[in-house]
Amino acid sequence: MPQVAPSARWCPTPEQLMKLEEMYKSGVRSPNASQIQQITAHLSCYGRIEGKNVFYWFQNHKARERQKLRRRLCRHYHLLYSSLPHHHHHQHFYCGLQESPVFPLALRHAYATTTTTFLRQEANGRLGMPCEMETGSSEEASPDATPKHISMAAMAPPNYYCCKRPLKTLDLFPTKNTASINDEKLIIN
Amino acid sequence: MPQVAPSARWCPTPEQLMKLEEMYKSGVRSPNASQIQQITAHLSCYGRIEGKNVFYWFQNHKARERQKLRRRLCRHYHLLYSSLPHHHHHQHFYCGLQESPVFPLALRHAYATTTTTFLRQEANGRLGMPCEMETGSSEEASPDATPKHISMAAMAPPNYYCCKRPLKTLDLFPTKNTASINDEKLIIN
DNA sequence: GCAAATTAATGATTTATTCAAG
DNA sequence: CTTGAATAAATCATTAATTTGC
Repeated sequence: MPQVAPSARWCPTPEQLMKLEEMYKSGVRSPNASQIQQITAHLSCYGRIEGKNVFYWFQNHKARERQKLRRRLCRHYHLLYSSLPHHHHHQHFYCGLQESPVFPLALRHAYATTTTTFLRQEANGRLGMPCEMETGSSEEASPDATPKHISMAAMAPPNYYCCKRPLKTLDLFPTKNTASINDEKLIIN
Repeated sequence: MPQVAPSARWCPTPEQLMKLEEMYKSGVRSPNASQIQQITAHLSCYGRIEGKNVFYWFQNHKARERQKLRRRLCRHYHLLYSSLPHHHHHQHFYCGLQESPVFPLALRHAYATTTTTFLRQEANGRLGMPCEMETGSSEEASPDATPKHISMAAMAPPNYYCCKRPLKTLDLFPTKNTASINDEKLIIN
């Protein structure tokens, strides 16, 4: 009973969250494997964290920011629209706004820009999945620390390089989103 | 000149393809990390292959089989429908069939069943991503064998356990798709 | 026959959607 | 209601089939 079951899913500490948001604001969007490793290593100072958490966090955050923007645009448009006279109003509230037969082209463009292509063009080359498969013996270690359904050991906690060493900070925290995400320049070990 | 640039992307050999299709027919759909490792090890006998190739192959194959089925259903339905008298025909050919205002409920169900939920419910628990992140020093080995944009070393070729050892076959080639995909019963090393 | 041009398949990524813990 | 986690759908990009004109 004294044992508080360590929640199955990652709960970012305030510090971790702050750092992540900071990075996001700096332009980091889809960090690649080694960037993720670095970030994970950094953030593991503040509490339990694995690579996959970082990976998912950026993925979700990106998607949800886009979604928020979309909704704002949508609301804005509908306010605008419903305030216009001389138009019969449609029955549905087009939540998939793009489908709305009257969605103005201008906004349509803005929409598209902020959604689909948002990240697509951001980097010159592609960014890879942040997964690296561990080839070796499946370490049975910490059987309940690892979510039972997953074997993304990929994203195993960085026991190896955890804050014992200053860890170079540069490049991971670019000042602007033009930061070269080309990677493989960042060697970790 | 003699050097034929080794194509950037994986081109499955006939044997590999055969084996993969065999597994698929046996019910394998979304193998998890260790299953992928095993499969990869097996198939590497027949030529270059990495875990990510296996992962993608199953993902794509599953999706495209579903798609084929969907199209068949769609065609079937439209044939049926257009053969019916006493209905005015619609202008568009609803390729997104689900939207068709006259798509029969029965078929709609079949459709949904074969698509969305196809795999979702297949296993009791979730299946994880087949990625395991390699924590160690980024092995710069074979710089041109790895596609430049990706760092899914995850899915690096299984140099370690390649056919030198018989490799247990069981469980990976289940006789029917009821095969427990729960994993973690299959230890590789 | 044989390349250049087109088209079809399919490997690889990204985005959207969904599930479910808290 | 928010958000971590996972899956499926859509899309991009390259390779293989194939068609075509010579």
